[in-house]
Amino acid sequence: MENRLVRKLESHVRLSAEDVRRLHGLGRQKVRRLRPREDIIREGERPDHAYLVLQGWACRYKVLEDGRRQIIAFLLPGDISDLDIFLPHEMDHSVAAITPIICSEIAREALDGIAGHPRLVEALGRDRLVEAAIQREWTVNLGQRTAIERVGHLLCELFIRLRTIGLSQGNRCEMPLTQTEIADATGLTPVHINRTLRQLRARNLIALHDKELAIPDLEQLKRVSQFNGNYLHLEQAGTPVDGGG
Amino acid sequence: MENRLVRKLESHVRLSAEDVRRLHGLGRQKVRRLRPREDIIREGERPDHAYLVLQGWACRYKVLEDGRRQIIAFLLPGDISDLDIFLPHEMDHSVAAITPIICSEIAREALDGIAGHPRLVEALGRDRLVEAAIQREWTVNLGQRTAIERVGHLLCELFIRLRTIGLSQGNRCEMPLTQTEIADATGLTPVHINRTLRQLRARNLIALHDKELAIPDLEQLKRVSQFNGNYLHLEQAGTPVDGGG
DNA sequence: CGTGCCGTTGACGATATTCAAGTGCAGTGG
DNA sequence: CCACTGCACTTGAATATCGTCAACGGCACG
Repeated sequence: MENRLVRKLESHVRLSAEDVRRLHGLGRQKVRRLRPREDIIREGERPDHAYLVLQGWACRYKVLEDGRRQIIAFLLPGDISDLDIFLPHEMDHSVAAITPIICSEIAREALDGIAGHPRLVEALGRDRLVEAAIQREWTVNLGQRTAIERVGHLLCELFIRLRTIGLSQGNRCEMPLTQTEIADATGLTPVHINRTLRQLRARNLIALHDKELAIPDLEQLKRVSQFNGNYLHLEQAGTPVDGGG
Repeated sequence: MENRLVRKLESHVRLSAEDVRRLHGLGRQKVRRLRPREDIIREGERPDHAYLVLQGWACRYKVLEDGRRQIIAFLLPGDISDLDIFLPHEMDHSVAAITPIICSEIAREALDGIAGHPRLVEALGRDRLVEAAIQREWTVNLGQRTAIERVGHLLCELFIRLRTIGLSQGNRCEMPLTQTEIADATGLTPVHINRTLRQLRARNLIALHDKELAIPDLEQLKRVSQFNGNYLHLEQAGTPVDGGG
């Protein structure tokens, strides 16, 4: 659903019908499907396409020589992997599917059509700002927060990002990550994630089973996790409505 | 010295004399001087200038409610703080001087003059790619590396960045950071930084006193720190010559 | 009906934090 | 000139947090 992208961008800038049409065009490029754990791009490659995630979750990651792995970012539906193909360069990290993925390979030429549309340029620019802000916030998360705060913070972020693109239902959302993946994203071990999740559950801050997350009291989870959502630069126009889907 | 910026950009793209002239112009805007610990921009503000660091070191940082502080990035001479002023937005973090700073306030209009120069646009675009890559690498550093690796990795990065802009002398460079600042950047405590530096010294991986760092064997320090410099996207054209400092 | 992955739990150990005290040095003011 | 203050750095001892090792159950998949 390329309208996840539309929805995300509209949280920054109001788009015209023409803009929206053009964005839909991005989702109708060469479509690729990947299975969980499959790499979309590998470190060292020189991609000449950007990738728009249509369905499913992916992640950026890096692996150290001895096998330690860090997940650097999560890509949700509507996220675009590598808009910088205008500047050919080697990937310094890899991108892999977490769930089954449907994505659209966006050629350089397809992006040229956007350059003449200031609103779209602005919207994509703002999206990039948010992406950078998220990366900075992860730096803070890994550097300063305790295990509970880290996991709570990550879940807050993911929930709010999903809500923004209409993929939440009330206080619940999909959560396809394994504990090992949460561990790789938070710089903790799977064993410790398991115990941390147990604590969060015991304190009634989250309910998480069968790949589904419920947050009984988001404000409380934010408080416990020292979560301040300003970095997501969302309009303060109140809580978005459910997406029903 | 605005030629630090020129030097950095030329590590990505060969610039014309005209390009260089335009870059020098950026350093001749309204010049500001700040003392150590002084904030250049604060979280929540809406800057309408970008800042080019001419002399001295600065850092981006965020503070949690209970006072924990994370340094998110270091700004060295030639670094530009906030090129995104074309998209007005609230700062989600602060920027502060570490040493005495001289920087140039770059107004939006001054940047307009660059838009028509493709090489400059490309150079600045690549610089931004590197900035993002550094932020990702910090994520890996904080998430996966041990104390020794983290500190070693940070010192490798800073040394190489300084060397790129001609601020190294042989295997030595300035290192104005206090142990507390290194702690805030690596997510460790000052006490532990002290012990970690001692270990690095004992293993003859670094010499650090009086705000000066020497790295007897860079390759060895890289190995110990699991440092792979690809993310800095430097030309592989061999080791840059000394800048003479 | 194995095999592999995911989640769970216990026991133990390593790494890093906290608390506390003391040194040296630069800057300030009497 | 000398006391006084603040800050950076150093070190030791006790503690907390998180990691490692190991084992087991459930479940999906071939």
